[in-house]
Parts: sequence; C-alpha cells; structure tokens
Amino acid sequence: MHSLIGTTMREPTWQGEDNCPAPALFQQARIFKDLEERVVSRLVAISRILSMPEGTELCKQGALPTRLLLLLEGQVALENTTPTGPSAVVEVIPPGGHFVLSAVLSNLPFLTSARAVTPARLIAVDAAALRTLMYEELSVATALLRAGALDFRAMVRQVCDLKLRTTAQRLGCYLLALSDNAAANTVSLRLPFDKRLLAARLGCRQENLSRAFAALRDLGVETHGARVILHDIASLRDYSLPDDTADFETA
Amino acid sequence: MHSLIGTTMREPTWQGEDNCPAPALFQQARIFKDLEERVVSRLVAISRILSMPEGTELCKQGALPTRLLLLLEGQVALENTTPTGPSAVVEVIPPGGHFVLSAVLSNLPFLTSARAVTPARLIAVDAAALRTLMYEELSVATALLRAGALDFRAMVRQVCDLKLRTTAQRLGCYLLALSDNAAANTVSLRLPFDKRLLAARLGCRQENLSRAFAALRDLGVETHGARVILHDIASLRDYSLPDDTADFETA
DNA sequence: TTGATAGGTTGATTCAAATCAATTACCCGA
DNA sequence: TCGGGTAATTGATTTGAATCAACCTATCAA
Repeated sequence: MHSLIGTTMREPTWQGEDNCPAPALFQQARIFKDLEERVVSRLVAISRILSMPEGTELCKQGALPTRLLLLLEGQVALENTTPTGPSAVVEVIPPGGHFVLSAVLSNLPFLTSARAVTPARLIAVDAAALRTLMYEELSVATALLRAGALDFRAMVRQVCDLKLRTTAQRLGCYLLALSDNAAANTVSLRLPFDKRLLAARLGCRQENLSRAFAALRDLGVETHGARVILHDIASLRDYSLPDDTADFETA
Repeated sequence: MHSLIGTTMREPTWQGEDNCPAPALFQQARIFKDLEERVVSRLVAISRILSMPEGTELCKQGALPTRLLLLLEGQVALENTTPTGPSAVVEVIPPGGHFVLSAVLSNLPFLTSARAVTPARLIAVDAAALRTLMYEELSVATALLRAGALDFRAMVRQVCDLKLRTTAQRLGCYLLALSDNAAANTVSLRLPFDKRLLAARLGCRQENLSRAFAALRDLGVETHGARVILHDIASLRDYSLPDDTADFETA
C-alpha cells in the first residue's frame, strides 16, 4: 500500500514470528490481565509474538480462525467487504484489545478481515490449544466469557447508534466515549486514527464526517487536525444522546 | 395494550411463575440443547417457568440482570430507547432463542428492554446460580461461550447491514435468511411478526418497509400480508448482496 | 350491517447522506 | 524551500429515507 521502503522507526521483523512472548506481555492484554501466573505460563506456551508492518492483512474474511489475536501496539481495523466491493469498518481495535474471539470460540469463518492500520505488535494464541486450555483452566473460560460479553455489548451499542442517531450525533457519542466520561465540562483529546478511518467506523463518508465536525463546532467542539477540544461536554451530551449505561464493573 | 379479556387459547397464569420446568423443556432451548441429563437437572433446579401475556416488559433497560431468559414460545423484542424517546429494535428473539446473556455474563445493566410481542412462555435461569454452575459444569460454560459467540456474530452482521446496504437490500437479506438458504429458486415463507416490528428491526420506518417490498416486487418478491413468495432467489441475492459466510458448524 | 380500529399502503415534501467535483492544508523528501 | 502527494475541507447536486398526511382494508364488536 504505502511506501514501506525506507521505514526507519522500529523496524519490525517482516512477518516476524518470534518464539513465546514474555509472560509480562499478557498484562497488556485486557482480556487476560487478571490471570494468575501459573495460568499465564500455560498461555505463553501456546502463543507467539508477531510484529507486522502497516497494511498487513492479519485475517481474511471467510477464512477459518487458527489463533486468537491480542493487540499490544498499533491499531487494527476489522472490515467486512461485500461481493461487489464496498466495505464497512465494523470496529477498530486499540492497543490492549483483542479480535476474532467469536470466530475462535465458534470455529466459524471470519465475518471480517483484519488489517493493521499502523505497524502492529501482537500475541497470537493458538485457537485449538486455547479451546483445550479453557477446559482445564476455569479462569481462562471466565476471561473469554466476560470478554465476549463486553464485545457483544459494544456491537449492540453500535447497532443502536446506527439505527437512531445521525452522523453528527454518532460522532458526538464517539468523542464523548473517547473523553472517558470526564467529570469536567472541557476536555482535550486526540483522535486515535485518521479521519478516513473514523468515517468508515462511524458508518459515513469522509465528506460527511467533515460536515459533522462542522456541525459540532456550534456545540463547542474545536478541532486542529487530530487534536480535539470539547469545550461544552454538557451540551454535546445533550445533542448526541449517548447511552449512559456504563460498561464498567458494578459489583 | 390489546384486548386480553376473552383470550381463550392457552390462558397463561398472569405473571405466572410455576416451579421448576420439566427437564425436557430445555431441549427446546437451542443454547442448552446438547447438555447431558445430569447437567440439565442441575439447570432445572435453578430455573423457573414463566408465562407472560403479550406486551409484558420482561427486562428494563438500565436494570441489572437477575436471570437468563430462554424463550420457549412467542416472540420477544429487544429495544433500546434514547433519553428523548425514539427507540430502536436491536433484535427479535424467536422461539428456542435466549436473551440478556451478555448482561448476565458481565453482570452489567441491560442495554435494551425486552418486551413480549406475543404471549410468551419462558424458562428463567437464576443468574447468580448460573454463574456458579458454569464453574462446576464445563459443558455449561462451553454452551454459554458458543451461544455468546453466535450472538456476537449476529450483531456484527447487523452492523455491516446497516453500514453498507439500503433498506430494500436489508429486507432482501432478511427474506433470504428466512428462506434458510434453500437450494430452489422459488421459496414460500411467512413473516414471523408484523411489518411494523419488522421495519423497526431492519432500522427503517414502516412506510419505507412498504416501499422496500414494492421495490423487491420487480425481483420476484410477491407478498400477501405476512405470506411472502420469493420467485427468483438468484436475482434477489444478486440485488441484496447477502453475506454468504454461513453460520453453521464447520467441524 | 355498520362503524370503529389497528395494520398497512401510497403520495408529497423535507431532511440527511452520498456522490461528484474542486480546492485547500499538510507532511515529507529532495 | 520547493514540489508532490495524501488527507481534509467545501460546494453543488442527487439519492435514500423520514416525515406528514391521506387513504385503504381487513377484523371485530355492537
């Protein structure tokens, strides 16, 4: 895609597949953050570290899963392509996140391709071995269950978003989510990826995202490239109607 | 809502909560279909049968889950409502399905309310007891894991649908899914609920669903009320661009 | 038979978003 | 500092869907 020749920073091993990851790396993966050492070491034994350059296709829509992927560094876009070409970005995975969990658990073909939109560092956990391990280690099964439930909820939110909010409202909700529900009325933040991709994730064209940002200016949303300042969170919330059902632990 | 006085067929116990369900009933719930007898009997011990009249709100958006619900008979709509009133139907659960699994597994507040759109018969499995049981019975954890993964995939499909298909195409995909990917080029089927609800599920207004049916007439879609005949599945597929990634077992 | 009514259709209009087209801003390398 | 190219914005127009309103058509009760 882009010019990869002459990449200078953090030269990744091309398709680099080192041996087992250091156990400490699993702390960076939210899904397995709380496992005890003994269990982590069993995960280590069935995992590999991957370093991939920007643009790598990590999974191919329609193929069968062979490994669960935990993203340590970078961003990965999950996109579904129709037979005639147009494609939709279902989710963009942030560092610490994971993907293709549902395909691994059901052993069904990927619904989306996964593409590294930045250079990426990942842990790949062998799918078959993971399915065995989760039978033996309850804490692994529990972690997968919980992660799957949260993933599902993110998709439900997105369906609601698409069914009942305009592009500008969806953008508003997205910015509010990025601002992490800060208490203050003013928050400064940085978009985690470019506006092309953000548009695709929100389900609109780049041009309309631009117009959506313009519409939110009246509500105190100031932009300078990827830097965004929300000057009036209260009225932004009022306009965007975010779902206030929090997704953090209640007990 | 509707006149419930004078209902003659299968008079349900009002808010009826019998004692434990017969083990055989669990065979009707796809999620727990393949469990061995011993495990089913443990499920029976933590479950109750419910019979609810049409219109009953079974779960309230924002509330915490106390039980997993398995639908034996009837239809249940899951709907999310924004602070200002408008609401979206995220899914309509068919007999044999389940709902609020993700809320139960994460112990987080419901993202949607659940409303019986017909009289409904359900099994309610105590959430806390289920969480305990799944630690003791691996087959229960496995069943939940698999069901959660399939639920997730259904939501991913819906997100893709909303992001890259028109209302008429979504309707086409929906009809094709109902037709169960029959081999023949002509299929007759029956809409499982009224067009109002179908419109909400597809993410459009009733008027537009009507127009979408009109648009599909040229593609061999004949309608008589809830009866639908697809005369030319090939060209309907060609128009609607359904995702052909099947969701049935591959190994 | 006669309303009454809920479910569904059709038409006119407005609004949101896609599309097409042009331009501007910005980053990077020479 | 100067292109060159990608990312982003802005404008004009078309298309898809929502909205508002009228109307049709079964069903059911009086």
